[in-house]
Amino acid sequence: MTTRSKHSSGEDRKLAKTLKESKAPAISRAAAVLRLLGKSETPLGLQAIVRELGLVPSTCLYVLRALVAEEFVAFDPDTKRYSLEAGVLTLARHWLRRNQFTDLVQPELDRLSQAFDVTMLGVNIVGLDHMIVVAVSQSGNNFQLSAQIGSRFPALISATGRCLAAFGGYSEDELEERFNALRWDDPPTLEDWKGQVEQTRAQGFGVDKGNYISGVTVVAAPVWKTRGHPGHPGHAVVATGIGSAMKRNGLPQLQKALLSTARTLTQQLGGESL
Amino acid sequence: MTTRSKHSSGEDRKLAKTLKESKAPAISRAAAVLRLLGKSETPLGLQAIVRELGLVPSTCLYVLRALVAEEFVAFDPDTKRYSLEAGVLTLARHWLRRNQFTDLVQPELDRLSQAFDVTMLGVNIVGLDHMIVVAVSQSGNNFQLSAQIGSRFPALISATGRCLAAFGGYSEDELEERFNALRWDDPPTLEDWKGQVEQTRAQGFGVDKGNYISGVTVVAAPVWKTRGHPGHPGHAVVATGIGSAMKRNGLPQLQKALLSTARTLTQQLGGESL
DNA sequence: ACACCTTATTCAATATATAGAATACTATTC
DNA sequence: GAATAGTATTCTATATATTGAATAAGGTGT
Repeated sequence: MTTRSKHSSGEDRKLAKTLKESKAPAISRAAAVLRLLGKSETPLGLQAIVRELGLVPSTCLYVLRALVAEEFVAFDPDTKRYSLEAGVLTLARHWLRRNQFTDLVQPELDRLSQAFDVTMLGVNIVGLDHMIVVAVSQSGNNFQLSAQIGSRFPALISATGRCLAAFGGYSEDELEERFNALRWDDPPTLEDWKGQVEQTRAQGFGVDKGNYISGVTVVAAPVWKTRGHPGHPGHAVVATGIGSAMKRNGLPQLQKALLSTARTLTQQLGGESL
Repeated sequence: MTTRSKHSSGEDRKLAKTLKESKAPAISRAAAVLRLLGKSETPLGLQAIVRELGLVPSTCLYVLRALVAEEFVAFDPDTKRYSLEAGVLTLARHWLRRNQFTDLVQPELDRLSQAFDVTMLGVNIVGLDHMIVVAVSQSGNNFQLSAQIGSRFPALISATGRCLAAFGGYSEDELEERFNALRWDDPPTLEDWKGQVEQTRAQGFGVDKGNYISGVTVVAAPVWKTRGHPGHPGHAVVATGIGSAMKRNGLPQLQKALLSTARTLTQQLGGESL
């Protein structure tokens, strides 16, 4: 690469790094294109994609053609614009069919969101990178806290992040590096955060009081997929709501209920796999 | 490729062809792997994937590692098995957000499934290859006809296929070749089918009386996304139900309602894009 | 505990996917 | 309507992704 891109958008920095390491760079490019098309409000032309991701036009064109052939991307020959195609639904359907966690959490989320008037989430923890919301239940009374199935968050953020830091078995250094990359509404200091992680380890669940989103309290409890709890927790059950309202409705009770639900789920998942 | 695979499963034939043509074969491989993992009831090891798809182990390993890095595939280090990861949900969510057809059809599907006691589908027609179910409404009274969001079908099958054949503007030869590859419960002859396609063109909707699935009648009407109807229809509204029951409940009325709904949707979609 | 078989992973040679320039096409401005 | 600017696409040399063999790791049965 001779000429440095004008505005290396952070995203394309990460992409560039992945490309060098990988033995299948076309796949990283394809993933980047798919995510970009997902984010975009409108269909995009080749040039727009190239600019945003810092790719070579010809290469990008081949990637797009392959994705069109695989029915993951739709191409409008008139406007020469690309967008996501319905093919991505097929993969999601298959994932949902095979996933026992979603089936098991859903009724629990419904129960808890009703009982405590909060928004409940079930999330998959993919690794140190991201967690993904896989199930949602809204209480209906409170106004809609925007969190949809499929949403991705940085793994160490908010209450769930404290759980992962506490139980993931990662090194201090690694956690610190990742912590520094996080974006919060009201960031805790590293010291504060480490204390909260320690507390999470002690009490078995994590709490975020307005750090991630001002005024919003988040409580999360980890769920493992194997009985002996090796490695990091694979899932979490999460409750979110307006801080003041949650205090009124009994935060301690909610925390207890959440913890008990998470433990039950861990048992159910673990039993399945033995 | 020196040694011919023992059981070239038809799927891997198609894959092999795509690989030769494409300038980004890694993407075709990745797509094949994702679809295989989707179909599979259990997580798969490298060897199993290699065998099924006719790939080279080392290459396949690199593909899998890239897909794991992109969070589309989950890897269990203990069992060394691969499965779909929740990341695929994220793409599906984005597709659903941006898609106006799904939003527009859903209430119509609900209305019609109630009124006629049938299972209603909204489908995307990707091209001559596949159509994909993107919205469903069950009447609840009849037993569940299995059709889920994300399901893929060959584009020319059943009633929707007759619509595509009638209005897609494809050549006789191309249609005939594709027709011969279709699998029906009770296949029509090519002559019969051509007649039915002709009729579909005349009346504006297609009907399948037990050809695709014995005893099940399917009615489909095409929906275009542009006002002037160039190219092939992008979507269809589909009604399915037990043949005898549909006759009892008034097939002509259903056909009329379906056609009118499809026309309204075409107008709404067309108006949007002008 | 050993040998055997299966499966995963690394490694080095080469076929080829990729980058960059050249070309064709489309839209816009004067 | 010609000229211009922007975009998509083709073309070709070369860096590298892919291959097939070699190695390592894991599991199974005796």
